[in-house]
Amino acid sequence: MRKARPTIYDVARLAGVSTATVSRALNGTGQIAPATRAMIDDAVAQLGYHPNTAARSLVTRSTQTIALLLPDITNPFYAALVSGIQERALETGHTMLLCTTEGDPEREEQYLSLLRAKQVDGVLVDGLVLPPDRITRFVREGLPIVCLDRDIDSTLVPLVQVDNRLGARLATEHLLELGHERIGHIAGPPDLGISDERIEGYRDALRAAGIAVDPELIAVGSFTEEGGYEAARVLSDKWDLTALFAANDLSAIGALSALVQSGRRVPEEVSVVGFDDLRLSRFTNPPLTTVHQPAGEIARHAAELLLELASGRPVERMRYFLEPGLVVRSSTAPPS
Amino acid sequence: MRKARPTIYDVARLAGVSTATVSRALNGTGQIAPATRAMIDDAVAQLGYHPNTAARSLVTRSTQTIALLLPDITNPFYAALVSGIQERALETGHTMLLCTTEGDPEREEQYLSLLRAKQVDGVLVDGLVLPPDRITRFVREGLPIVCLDRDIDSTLVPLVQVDNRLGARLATEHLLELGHERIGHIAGPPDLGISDERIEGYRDALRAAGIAVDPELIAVGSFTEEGGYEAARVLSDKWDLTALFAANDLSAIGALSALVQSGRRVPEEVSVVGFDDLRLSRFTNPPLTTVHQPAGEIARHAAELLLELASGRPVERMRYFLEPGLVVRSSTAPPS
DNA sequence: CTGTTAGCGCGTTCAA
DNA sequence: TTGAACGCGCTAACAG
Repeated sequence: MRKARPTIYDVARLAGVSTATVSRALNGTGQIAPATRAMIDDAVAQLGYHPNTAARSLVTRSTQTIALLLPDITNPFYAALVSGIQERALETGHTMLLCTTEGDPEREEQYLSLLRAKQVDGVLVDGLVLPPDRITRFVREGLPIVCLDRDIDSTLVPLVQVDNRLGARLATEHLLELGHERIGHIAGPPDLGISDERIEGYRDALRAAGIAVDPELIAVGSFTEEGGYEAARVLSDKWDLTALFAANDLSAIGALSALVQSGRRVPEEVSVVGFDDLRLSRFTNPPLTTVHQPAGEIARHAAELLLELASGRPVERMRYFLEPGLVVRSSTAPPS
Repeated sequence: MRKARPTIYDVARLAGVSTATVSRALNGTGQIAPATRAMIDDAVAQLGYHPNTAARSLVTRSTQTIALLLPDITNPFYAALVSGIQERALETGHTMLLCTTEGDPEREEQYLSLLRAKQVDGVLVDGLVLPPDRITRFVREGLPIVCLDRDIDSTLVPLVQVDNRLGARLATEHLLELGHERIGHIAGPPDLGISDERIEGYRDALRAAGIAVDPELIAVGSFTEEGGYEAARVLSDKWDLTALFAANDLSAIGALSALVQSGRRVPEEVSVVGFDDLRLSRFTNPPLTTVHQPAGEIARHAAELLLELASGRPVERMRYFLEPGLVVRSSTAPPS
């Protein structure tokens, strides 16, 4: 049987003071006589007392909880974000709810609604496909939200992301500089803004090099290994293609696999570039050339902003654009 | 300005009934006249009312929240667990706190303490290194806990895991059957029970085949790509080694990378087997032979047990041992 | 079927 | 520096 937990009242009685005094002692509010404090500490220890946060939340209106809402935690990039957020959150005693949506807009809204009911202090969203106005509605109702990788309405909801277009351009330029001219692109899911931004960066680079953009060379992936694998299969039928830029590392890994399995050597016959710079990407065969995203920095900035918002402090800057950087490893080489 | 949220009292007034009736209507408790229910629904919709879960938790003593405590979410195996848990949790309106410990026992205990204060309905723990009695203490205090991959005290805390020893034996036997005799092992962190279990399975197989276990052939990894990479470097100095069994897929991937980079061909010169069967492992070069763990099943069982425990229902079975299975792909072959 | 009345455990006035 | 009293928003008896 679980015995009833001691309450602040039990502590007060044992220490011979009022609950108000105990509360103050526990929260460091107001002045407490050293002797009283000692009595209280004793009582707390003796009883094994721990404040009930539900009761506390009811009066303070803060749950010391934030939420992270994203499509899929099995994508290591998202997982990397978690660490940074967690770290920052823990500093202020915040705890983190993780909610995965599988890219389903209804589930996104359902979760947002649930999170509001739970009175979470705020939510970090990434990769949502829900229409902007369905999101800002929650903000207007008082639920602080910070966006990653998608500009909803940055006067209202802060935004943190890398410059995706620039990153994609860097990747493509790298391929161009090596001498490639027929460069395929494995795009992300069509309903995600970052997919478009990365396509645009790819186009920018090609155009700047005076190369016509051939829509045939763009295949739709899904940001997964499987998607990259399939897309690479489709694209590699076009034998004049000598390089591939995948919109994220997971698809690049899938592409690597497809290419090698169909007997094409990387990078000798086909070069591959990814996007994300997962920890994993240093260990592929061959090690993957990719565009680095500072996941830790993104996470910390976002968490910082959210906590700022949640505490009612004014947010000095609503948008953070971090810079991506090309990391050259061994999956790229001049065409043969 | 965030306007004050409507309370159950506002709804009651607008609908012209008492708060008790509103509460009943909202929770489906007791019988409500259709007409009254309609009035209430109207009022709720008109006000945009959402119950305050903190207040509800205070009286029901249930937060509809569970927690998952593990070392590192960037390990895709753990990430895969999350999906299964989430899915099961959402069915009953439960939400999931994610807490990562980085393998630090102090942080583990700190989190457990925080979670208890938060009145979570229960916690799922995996990969903890905290001594058993420090964990059972929380259980005795009324915090339901379910363990994954580590038997703390299975009369008190349910356990769900694959048979690690068997899995490791299967992997090693596969190598043995291919004709390998000098088989290295990349172990997991020394303070984790599953590391030992997998080492034992490896030893079992060798002994059964009449091969002496050479401690020199066991290197300590860390369940990460980096750890696998380093360990493989060390082991591959022993040139008579023709096969490697890594205690998880991430280290196997690191090993693959180290091997190929030092010019050894896989599987022609060295065979590699992993453990976990990550989604990713189908896409390595070469595709990884590994031991399958049913992550989804593990997750669902564990979540089920926890929810059972949390609701006070009796748990019929305290231990679930799931069966691992060998998945042969292309990273293993007979020695040359 | 519905209303009245108590709390759930805590922070926070306002006095003392 | 401390205590009494109130209320946060909701559910759960107990009457009716």
